[in-house]
Amino acid sequence: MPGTLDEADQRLLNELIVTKRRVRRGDYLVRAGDKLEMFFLVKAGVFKSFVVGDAGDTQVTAFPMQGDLIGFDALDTGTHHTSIVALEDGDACAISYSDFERVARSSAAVQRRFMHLMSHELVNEQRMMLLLGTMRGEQRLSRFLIEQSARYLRLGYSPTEFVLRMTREDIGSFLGLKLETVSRLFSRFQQAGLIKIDQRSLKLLDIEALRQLSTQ
Amino acid sequence: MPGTLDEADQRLLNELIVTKRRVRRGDYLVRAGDKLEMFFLVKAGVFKSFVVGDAGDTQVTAFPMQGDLIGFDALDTGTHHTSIVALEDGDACAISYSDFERVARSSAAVQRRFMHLMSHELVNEQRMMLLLGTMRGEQRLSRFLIEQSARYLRLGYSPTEFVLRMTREDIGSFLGLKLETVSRLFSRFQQAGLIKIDQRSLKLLDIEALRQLSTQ
DNA sequence: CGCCAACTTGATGGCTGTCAAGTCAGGTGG
DNA sequence: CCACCTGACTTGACAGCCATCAAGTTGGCG
Repeated sequence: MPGTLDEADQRLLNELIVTKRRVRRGDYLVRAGDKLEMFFLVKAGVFKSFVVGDAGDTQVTAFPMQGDLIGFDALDTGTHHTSIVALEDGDACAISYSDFERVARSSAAVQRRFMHLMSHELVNEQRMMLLLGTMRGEQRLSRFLIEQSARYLRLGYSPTEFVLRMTREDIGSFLGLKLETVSRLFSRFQQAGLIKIDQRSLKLLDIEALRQLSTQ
Repeated sequence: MPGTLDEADQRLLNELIVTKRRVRRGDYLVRAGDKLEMFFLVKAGVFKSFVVGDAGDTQVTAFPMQGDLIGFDALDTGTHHTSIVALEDGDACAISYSDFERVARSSAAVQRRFMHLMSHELVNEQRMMLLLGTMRGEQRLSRFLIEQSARYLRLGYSPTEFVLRMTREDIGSFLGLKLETVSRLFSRFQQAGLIKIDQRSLKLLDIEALRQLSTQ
């Protein structure tokens, strides 16, 4: 969902990369309120980014994974608005913000690429707003599954069989549902023969049906 | 909500402005699917930008008004993903995309400013996701009113008395509610003495109470 | 082996959507 | 200038989806 880089982009950014950071499950890459010092490019593992409202309620905004570049929201004020935590052990490359600024000044390609990535994220968030504002639970969850499938496919993994790295509560927060609703929907999908789910191991049995559900 | 420019920014962009365009209520600045040729800077009037899903349902994503720069979502693919329509007569400055690219290449200030504006929009959309994902009708509408108030204040208008330019349905779509729910909430707010509303003429009688409602 | 977080499933209630009817305001045409 | 018409709005009745509360199960980790 966040800006995703292809290989050419990653080469482009090679000179920006300062440190590779190994993270363990539960480690925070960024906490809301932190000063912008680094962007991060996810190399391995699945993360969760979320915002916290005045009332203390949280909304998961994305599940960044391999190839995703994160931290754009901090460009605005120089302060991060989202927190980013690792859902499993992984790696992330830190890109120094000041390095980025310096390189962007001289490289039109870098600035262009960053703007495109940000624009892409804008579009994604608009799609999320559509989901949250107009769809019902069934559609939301089926869209989520299809999207996860597409992401794993793009990374060269099986699009029909993968392990969810987030809890039901995380999924619920992402989709604007409660964890019980997510659990019930999974059960219903399984009963309908659309998926096979055991804890977090997931098989998509009928993607076409899921796709239809998601666009109804 | 979209990237908002202060006066210094606007001077910065002066050389980019190609044409000033007068629009009438109902005119489209942009239709989803259009090629990116122009950004628009709103000079007068209130607009509505929205996305349309596969199922045909629409989600209002913003109500751009004076000082707002719109069209960022098109940088990604070169194609607009949102449609933008005027809710009342107004003016918008068109900024040619190719001009922008040329100027951005030479002016670090311009590119920086654009990135900041996009980042700001990202943060706004994340806040919207929080609203749509976690809040109930009462909170959503009170937040909407407070935000409208703040925007009019920033433009030098009364923050407590203004005219809504959008229909109940538009508000509902923006907030993920149905128009009847919006109407009922307005009535309830009025009965509680928080607002005075007659058609689209609105007075905020107790902003503090509204603020509390929105953060509960 | 035991504990705890994660998950599932059931019962119940409430918020909001849906359907419906009626009012109101503004614009158009006669 | 007025009547009409249409879109916007309000309000009511009802239903359904999802949240909430609760209890029990499972699996992983120390």
